Amino acid sequence: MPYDPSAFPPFAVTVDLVVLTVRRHALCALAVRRGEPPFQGRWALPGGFVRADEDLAQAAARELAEETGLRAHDPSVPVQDNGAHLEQLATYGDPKRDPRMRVVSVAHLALAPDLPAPRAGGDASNARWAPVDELLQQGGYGRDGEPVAPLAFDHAQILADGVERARSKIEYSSLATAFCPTEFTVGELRRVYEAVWGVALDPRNFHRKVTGTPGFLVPTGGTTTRQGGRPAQLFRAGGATLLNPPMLRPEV
Amino acid sequence: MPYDPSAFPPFAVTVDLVVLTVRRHALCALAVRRGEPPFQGRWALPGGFVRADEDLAQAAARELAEETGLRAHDPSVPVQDNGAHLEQLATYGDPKRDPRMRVVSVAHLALAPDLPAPRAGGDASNARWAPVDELLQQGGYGRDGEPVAPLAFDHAQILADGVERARSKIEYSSLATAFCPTEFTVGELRRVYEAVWGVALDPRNFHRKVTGTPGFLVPTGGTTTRQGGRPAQLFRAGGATLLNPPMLRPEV
DNA sequence: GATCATAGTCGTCTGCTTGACGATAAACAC
DNA sequence: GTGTTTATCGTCAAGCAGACGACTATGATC
Repeated sequence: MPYDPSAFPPFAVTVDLVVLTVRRHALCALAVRRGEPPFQGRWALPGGFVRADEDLAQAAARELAEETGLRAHDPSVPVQDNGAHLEQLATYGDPKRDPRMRVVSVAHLALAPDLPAPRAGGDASNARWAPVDELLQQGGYGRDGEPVAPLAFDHAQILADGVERARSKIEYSSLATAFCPTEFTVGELRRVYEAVWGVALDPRNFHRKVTGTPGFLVPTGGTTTRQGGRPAQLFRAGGATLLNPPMLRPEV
Repeated sequence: MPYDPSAFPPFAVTVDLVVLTVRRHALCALAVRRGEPPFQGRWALPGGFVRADEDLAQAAARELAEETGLRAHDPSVPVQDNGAHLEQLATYGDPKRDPRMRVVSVAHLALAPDLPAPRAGGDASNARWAPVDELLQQGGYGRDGEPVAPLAFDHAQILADGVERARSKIEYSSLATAFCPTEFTVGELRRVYEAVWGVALDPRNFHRKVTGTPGFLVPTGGTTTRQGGRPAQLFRAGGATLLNPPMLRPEV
C-alpha cells in the first residue's frame, strides 16, 4: 500500500443530495433539470464537486444552501428552528456511473420541512419538488399524464437508498420532526409518518405513543386549529434523538 | 455545476477496512502496522487505493482478500459458508486527514468468524487481531503493559463508527451469525452478542428469543459438546436477514 | 341556534413479548 | 456417585401495542 503519488488514479469527488420533504401528504424529493450533457434535460439530484479545501459535510451543506437556502444543522444538535437535518448517506463509485470520467459521489440525505418553492440559480423551471414515487417509477407516466424519464446517472438508486434510510430512521429516532415546522401538532407529525411510510396510522395509538415517549415532544402551551376540527396542542421537538422503544411500522 | 474537467480538484480515493471478529470473548479488529511515514510503525486499519477500473465494493473485497484470504459475500445473499459479510460503512474526507494529499477514504465494515491468524504480505508481526477496546483507548496501556499509541490517521474514528454499526446492526438483523462458523450453537451465538455488546445475557431468554424467531436459525440435526456441558444443538443461519421484533440490547 | 363533519384526546381491553428466575437434562471430571 | 458446566423448558408478572369506544372542541351548514 505505498502512497506513491504516481501510483493512484485521480478521481473527481462530488456530493449529491437527497433532499426530502413532505408536501400535500406525499414524500417529495428535490430534483433539478440538467442543463448539459450527459442526460441533458433529464431530472437529477442536486449536487456538485467537492472543493479542494472542503470537508465532505461542508460541501453537502454548501450545496444544500445553494439549492434551497436551508442551513444545515450540526448533526450533534437536536432538530431545532428551520434548519434541515443533514447526514451522510452512502458513496457511489461505479467506474461507469459517469460516462465522461471517474467520479465518486458521496451522497447525503437532507430532511426539510415543507418549503415555499425551490430555486436553482433563480430558474424555477429547473428545480422542483417531485413525489418520490413519481421520480422512482421507471418509464411510467406522471400524474399529469406525460411520460416520465428515469433520473440521470445512478440517481434513482441513490434516491431509493435515501428514501429507505429515511423510512427506517424515523422508526427509532425523532427525525420525523425534521419534516415539521418548529411548532407542530401531533396530527401533523402523524401525517409525516403516514406520508413517509405510505400507511395509515391510528390517531389514538399514535397520540399515546408520541406523547408517552419522554423527551420526544415538549408542549409549547399554544394551540392551533389550522387543520380544522378541535384545536390541537402545539409541540416542539424535545431533546431525545433516539426512540426507545421504537415507533413500529405496520407490517406490509 | 459544470463538469469542466479542469474545474475540479483531483482526489485520491482509498478503501479502509474495519474487519471485526470475536476471539476469546472479545470483539477484535484487524490492524496492520505501517511500514512507512506518515505514522510509520503505528497501527492502522488495512486499506489501499481504489483502482481505475474498480467499483468501491470490488476494491474493498480485494483488500479484504489480500489481508485475510476471506472471500466477501454478495450482500444480497444471506450469510453462508465461511465468507465474510462486507458492507460500506461511511466515507471520510477531511482535507487534512492525510498530511500528504487530499485522500477520500470509503470505509467498509467486514464481519468474519474467528480466523487462524492474520497475514499481511506474509509478515505476521505486521498484522494482528487486537481487541477494539485496546485499539480505541487513547494513550493508555495495553494488556501487556506497554503503552498504546492511537491508530494512524482518523482510523480510531473509523473503527469506532464501525464498531457502533456492528453493535446496532446485530440488534435488528441476523448479522451476528457472520461472526460464527457455518454451524454453531445457541450458546456460541449468545457469546457473540455478549462480546460485541460487552454485556451478559440470560441464556434462557436468549435461547427462547433466537429459536422462536422464524427463519433466524435452522437446526442441522447435529449436536456438539465442544463447549463442555450438555451437548447443544447445531444450527445454521436461516434465510431471515431482518429480526422482527429485534433483539433488545440491555439498558446501559 | 341546532346539527353535522372534522380532528383531537382520553380510556379500556386483550394479546404478545420481555425480563427474572426455577427446574430439569446431559455431558465431563473426580 | 458427586459436583460442575452448559443446554433447554417452563412459569409468572410487567409493559407495550393494536383495536376500538367515548368524549371534546372547533368550524360549516341548515
